[in-house]
Amino acid sequence: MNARPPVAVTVDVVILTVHLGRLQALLVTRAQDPFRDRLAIPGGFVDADEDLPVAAVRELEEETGVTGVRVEQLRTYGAPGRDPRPERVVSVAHLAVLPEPVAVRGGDDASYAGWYDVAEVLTHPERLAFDHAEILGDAVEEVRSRLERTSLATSFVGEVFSLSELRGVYEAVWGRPLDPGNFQRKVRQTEELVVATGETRLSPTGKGRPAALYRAARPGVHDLNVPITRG
Amino acid sequence: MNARPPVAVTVDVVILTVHLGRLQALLVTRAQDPFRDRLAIPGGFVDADEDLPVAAVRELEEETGVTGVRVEQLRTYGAPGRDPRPERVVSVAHLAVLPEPVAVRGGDDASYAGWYDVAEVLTHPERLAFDHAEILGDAVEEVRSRLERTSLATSFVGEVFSLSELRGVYEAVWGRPLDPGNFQRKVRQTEELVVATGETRLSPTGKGRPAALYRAARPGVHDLNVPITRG
DNA sequence: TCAAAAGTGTTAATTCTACACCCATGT
DNA sequence: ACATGGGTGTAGAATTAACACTTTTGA
Repeated sequence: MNARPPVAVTVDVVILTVHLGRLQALLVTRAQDPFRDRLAIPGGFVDADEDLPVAAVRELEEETGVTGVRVEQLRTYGAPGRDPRPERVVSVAHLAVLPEPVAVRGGDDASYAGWYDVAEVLTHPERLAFDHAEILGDAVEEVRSRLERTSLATSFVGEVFSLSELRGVYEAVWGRPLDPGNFQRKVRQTEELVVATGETRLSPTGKGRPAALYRAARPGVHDLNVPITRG
Repeated sequence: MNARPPVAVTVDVVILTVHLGRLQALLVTRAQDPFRDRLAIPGGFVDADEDLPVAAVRELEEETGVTGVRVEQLRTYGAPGRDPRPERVVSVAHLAVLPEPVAVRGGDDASYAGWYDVAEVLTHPERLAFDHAEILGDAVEEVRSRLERTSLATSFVGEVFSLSELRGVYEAVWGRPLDPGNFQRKVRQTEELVVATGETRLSPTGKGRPAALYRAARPGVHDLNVPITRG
């Protein structure tokens, strides 16, 4: 066997939300070299004896103050040279989803933290540090796929939500409009996805018929890979 | 930030095949503590400056002599204490798929390497070392899911294959019989999955009408996540 | 000619899609 | 009343699922 090379393990957290019909990501502007002034996905080193999702949640809290969100592993990036510094860095990318953009502040490594339109950032991949354009692109692809297989969509909305809000998530992530009527039926026929609260709420514009409100059928579940039955 | 704790990064390779209608995994029997005499998923440390999939392919070759197979990342296991030894071990699990069980030999850490029925092993998880029962279970779940979304099934069969062979893969992984006629149409209607060679071959039993032979539509592709269009 | 496996045809059930239409609210 | 967004009905298209049936081979 070979000698174990020194390796640093980090967690990167792709934090997504949908705002004004667009998929947004929380990115930091790096305050130091390498890649000073470039955008980066928040992340940091895993502590000793700290589990990976715990580290991801801690980083998320440190960056945004947000607690109680679902964090799920995406994939791991370990190509040699992906970090130009001498030490090799293997990064376990995670996904966190928020119902709305939260106020953010810069951290130690970051001069500024803010929300960016994902589609726009991905058309300028050179603005991202390291291999973070690849990670962000992969994350978006995964989210697109998980929307149709899991209950992930419900973590993009608040605790109670209307089906139009939920539809807006799918439309933003998939980038195409969905038929409101068909969406309504589909979601309600899907077991283990939403439960009606019995309440209604007027739309934010104040116009139109009030919408029935729902909750996620599995509120406490932190595992995004809850399969939703289909047929 | 915190001091980087020393962490070892390994790759584990879940090697699967279908034999006699059953999903099989290549496992080694550990020759040393911890978990001496228990079954384990082959794996080893990542070399310095070695990319993760390269390490997985190398480990696969060292264990089995097999080259040229598709290797795809599954997920990463990093819970503290998953390896009882003092050094923390983060394992990036990969998947490799072979068309048939190959002759195997033990390696440095293994007194014996052999093929095991996956369903049977998973009913006795205590026979597996570390968290390898979890890894193997997750891997099987992933394979089940990827069979319907990607062209993964074609890596379970040889370079040329009949559609019954391919159907046998689905039946073994999903654990239920599929209608031969419907399967035939479905596969051929799916773009980018198989192409006819024009040849035929008699079934192994020598009975029945010879089957038309096919090749995978994307032979050189090492990325399992080739989406197969549906509709 | 028979058994076996490959492959085709056919039909009913189900699911998807488009879109017409009704409902409940504020102005 | 009317504009607006929520929600239901419905009919045709597309897909799935079940299974009868034909084809091609070796014995």
